[in-house]
Amino acid sequence: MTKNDETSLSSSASASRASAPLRPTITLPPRSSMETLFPGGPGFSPGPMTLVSNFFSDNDPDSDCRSFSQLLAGAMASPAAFPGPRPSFSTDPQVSASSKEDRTSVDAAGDFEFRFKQNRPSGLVIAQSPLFTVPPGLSPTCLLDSPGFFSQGPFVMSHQQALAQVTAQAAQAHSHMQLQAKFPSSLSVAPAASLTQFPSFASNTKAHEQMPPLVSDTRTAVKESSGLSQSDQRSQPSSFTVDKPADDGYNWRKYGQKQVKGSEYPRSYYKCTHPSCPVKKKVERSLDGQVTEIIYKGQHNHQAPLPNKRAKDTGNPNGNSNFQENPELASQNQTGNLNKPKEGLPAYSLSKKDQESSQAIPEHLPGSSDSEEMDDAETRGDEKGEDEPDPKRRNTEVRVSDQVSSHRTVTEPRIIVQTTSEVDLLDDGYRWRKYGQKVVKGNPYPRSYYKCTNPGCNVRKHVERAATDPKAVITTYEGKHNHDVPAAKSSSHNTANSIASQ
DNA sequence: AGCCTTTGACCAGCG
DNA sequence: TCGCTGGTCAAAGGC
Repeated sequence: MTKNDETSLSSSASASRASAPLRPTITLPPRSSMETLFPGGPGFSPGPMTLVSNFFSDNDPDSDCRSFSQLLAGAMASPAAFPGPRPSFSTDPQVSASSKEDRTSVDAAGDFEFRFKQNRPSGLVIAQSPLFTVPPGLSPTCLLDSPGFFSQGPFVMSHQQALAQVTAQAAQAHSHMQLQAKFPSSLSVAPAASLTQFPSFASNTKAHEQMPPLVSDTRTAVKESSGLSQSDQRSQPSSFTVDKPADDGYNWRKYGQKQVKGSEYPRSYYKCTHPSCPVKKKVERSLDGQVTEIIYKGQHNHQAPLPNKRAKDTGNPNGNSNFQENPELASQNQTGNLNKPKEGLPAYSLSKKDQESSQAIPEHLPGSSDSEEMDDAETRGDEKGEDEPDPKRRNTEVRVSDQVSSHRTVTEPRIIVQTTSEVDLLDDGYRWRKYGQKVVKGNPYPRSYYKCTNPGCNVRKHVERAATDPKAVITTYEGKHNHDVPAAKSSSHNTANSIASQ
């Protein structure tokens, strides 16, 4: 990663953190791309609220560029999209995103506490990275029960949080992309330790946003940065904070810690303990132990340790739950399981970082519903410039900063975007139903939206294909499964295929 | 005994 | 070339 980029992020984040430890704040770099979000114009530094409001603004002129979250929110809110009780998404798979696009945010009761709207930068489309998995993660087990959290990843975050984070980062990324070309990576949400381990993310989540760095890192090859978002629930005991970084399904060894400039919190460096695995991650925690940011670098060239083992390692009594509930895990697991180290990297250019992170290239998603998505160009947008891959970047690195909407009282860890090349994102052990898809500007491929088919389960998954490489997919999970992985989880391929077929 | 964390020192990149 | 900064190393200690 480029120091500069990160620095800027950190600075922003730290600034926000400092100013409002308890409330998430988003500081945006004065990037041109971001300007669109802020009427203030160039140089305008939106406050957290402003940022949030802008992200979630109903005034979004560009409906086409809505983020997954937006869409989701819209979809969820929209009766049309989801006839019937929200939790059950029986929806019409073909409900076009476009129909929802214009929908303003949703004030969802339940999972969606706030209104959610945003102008989502298409930046999220980390087109360049082969595969972006955005695990929603962050969720402590305790939070699992909470409708607002996603059970999949290591982190638990609420939909909104996740969305906000993703969106924010996307926005940031977007801007960076413009500046730098694209940011690559996917976001895998890395679960913050605190998140995953603790039931509650307590506290002060600061939603800082780091926007930019996502893309610009020049040094690291691939970074999976995951922003951890902190969970919303401040009310929950801060005791959750754990020393370990989020449980993402892999075992990590801390090899360093440093106080980085621009951040008031120390940054910890972890390496995957698996032999020869190049994956590293950087974790920043607030003073109270909450993870404020997680950045993954590289891709695992091995499968995630068995849940039991991990549980042991992590101290989590319930390894399985971790596995299932942690978004990060989900994403990483997917990556890990699916990713086989491949020789080839995606054709699209990635930044160095990206490259590193994408060492292991997953194979093409079996379940990728390319055809469907490809065919559906209904909302295909034009923001080419924004999403265009940066020729310089080979690796994708995406960070989802913790953006917490000002509404939230909880802190969100950042979601880290995990760059994976060919991971079968669709195969995460759960069954999904496609309920919509949309084309975003800058990306010829539509985004597809999936809902967990389990009755009462609100978890959604957004799969976005990189503009530069159909094989590159960014998967964003929202919500937490309130059930176990279907027994017949059989092969990912099957699942994927079924999804695709849908 | 093995693994992990801590922490100061070292190294490399950048301005 | 120098200083700053981030990232990594490796010894020491703890669990």
